[in-house]
Amino acid sequence: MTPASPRNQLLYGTLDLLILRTLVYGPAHGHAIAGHIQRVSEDALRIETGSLYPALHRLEARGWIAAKWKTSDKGKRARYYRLTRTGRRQLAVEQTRWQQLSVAVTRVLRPAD
Amino acid sequence: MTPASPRNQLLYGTLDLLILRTLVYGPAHGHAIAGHIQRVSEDALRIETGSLYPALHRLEARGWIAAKWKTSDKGKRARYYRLTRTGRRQLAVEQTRWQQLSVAVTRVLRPAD
DNA sequence: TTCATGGTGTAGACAATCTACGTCATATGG
DNA sequence: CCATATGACGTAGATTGTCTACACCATGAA
Repeated sequence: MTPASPRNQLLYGTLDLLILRTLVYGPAHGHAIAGHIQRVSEDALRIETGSLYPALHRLEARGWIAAKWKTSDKGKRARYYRLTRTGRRQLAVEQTRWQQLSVAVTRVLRPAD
Repeated sequence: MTPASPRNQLLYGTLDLLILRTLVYGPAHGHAIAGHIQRVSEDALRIETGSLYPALHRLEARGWIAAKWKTSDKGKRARYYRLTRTGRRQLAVEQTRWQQLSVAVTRVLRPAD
């Protein structure tokens, strides 16, 4: 019941960028990526699993990240993602796009003198 | 054919905010609102009619803007929108939300030292 | 045994945007 | 008189991304 009622969709359009940016620090698995983004943003950005994994699969399908199963020490299986070369290019593209959007919106919001 | 293929959806989530902000200057009709946003953003933000009018209806349905048909001088009929009191409150809410998102994303993007 | 935690995942609902149309009226040029 | 451009409003349908709400499996602790 009460199926969706989304009140938390601030992320729209920025999630791919955030994930790509996080992977610059090196390969990481999904949970760790989400945790990193949440910590660095000081809890402002929280990625739900229903957004996280589809996003990772999407990015992988587009060739921007690549995955490998790894079993660390105590049989803990996790899927580690790394940034590909084209992923790095895509990161630059999305960073620019974000910058442009940010500047443009700020211009519109600027109070009239 | 070739129905959607959306490559231009930078606006996602910000359109309501932009419209509300524009109406602070006084009532305006749809076309003029879109034109204002495009000019002030220096052509970075272009609102398609298929986004504009649904957004206006949406905002009106929520009571954030109110509309009135006006026929100016030479039989030019246009629908003028004005910001309501609750719309002004909503503008503040969305401005804050944008600010928070902007800060949070910037934190994540900040290059590692 | 039960429970918490860490990790991956899917199904389905929902909202917002886009492209591609269409309408109507006025003005302009031939 | 007719065609065409322009200004203005609008809808239909597709696509996409995010969300909530689940499920699964393994480990470790009570």
